[in-house]
Amino acid sequence: MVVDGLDETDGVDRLFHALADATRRDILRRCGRGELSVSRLAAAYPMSFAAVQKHVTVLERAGLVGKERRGREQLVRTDPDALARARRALDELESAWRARVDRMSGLLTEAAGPGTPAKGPDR
Amino acid sequence: MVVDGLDETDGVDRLFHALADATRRDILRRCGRGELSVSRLAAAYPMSFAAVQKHVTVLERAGLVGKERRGREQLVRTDPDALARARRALDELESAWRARVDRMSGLLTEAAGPGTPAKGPDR
DNA sequence: TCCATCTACAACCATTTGGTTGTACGTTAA
DNA sequence: TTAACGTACAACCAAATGGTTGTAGATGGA
Repeated sequence: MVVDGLDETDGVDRLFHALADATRRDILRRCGRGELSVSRLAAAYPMSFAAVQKHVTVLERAGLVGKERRGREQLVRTDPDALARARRALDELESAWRARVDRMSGLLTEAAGPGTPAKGPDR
Repeated sequence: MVVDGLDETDGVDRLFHALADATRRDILRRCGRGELSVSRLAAAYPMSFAAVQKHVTVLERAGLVGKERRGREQLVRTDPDALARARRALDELESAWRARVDRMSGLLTEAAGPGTPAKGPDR
């Protein structure tokens, strides 16, 4: 690992990793308002309470949900900005990718020039 | 696992999982055009050729890149539509989530007839 | 032809994941 | 106070991940 270092890599890792599980995506869908407690959530899935708890923790560390205590229960709410952050990560990816395409097209177009267009490895 | 069944779960899983690694995201950034062979790519990372090969395989099974053989080398190109698919998955997630929020807000609104102006939405 | 290169893939290993059960603790209701 | 509920967390386990090395098959160039 540790290839990037430029963007907030770990955060993006956690974001996409959290999204890469159907149960966790379903939790996100359900928790628009902070109305669902962890145990209420857990009742909806064919797995133990502890397992759902872990999924919520993963979502929480990815910044996709927050928890708010109400009495003895813990209400889960998905962060409205979180998906926007994921979208931004995709945008960044796409724009970097597109820029590279353009740059390469440009290089190919003016390919005649001898002037070492190199020096543009990564980044 | 197997909670959804409604959307094309496995594909989305593979998509986000593929995106949840900095090296793989970097490969995506680089491979806008099909100009980079696997070994060329591998030279850019502090890991073995086989490791990079595996990353490319993960990206390929997620539909994020395609490979095209040219002579003895295999050129990698990111699929322009792939990120769009990821974006759509996010959209689906957000819309489902938002629908749920609206539905709940609706219920709350018509439940709070007389008093209880409370329900003070934080923030 | 022979050799270097590029790729594919198997075998192996350490760590992480996703699940389980069990225990402990705070809070609410009887 | 006591019992039930909701949560937190540790310990454990099987399977998947991310990495390694090694071997073998194609391809291209000398």
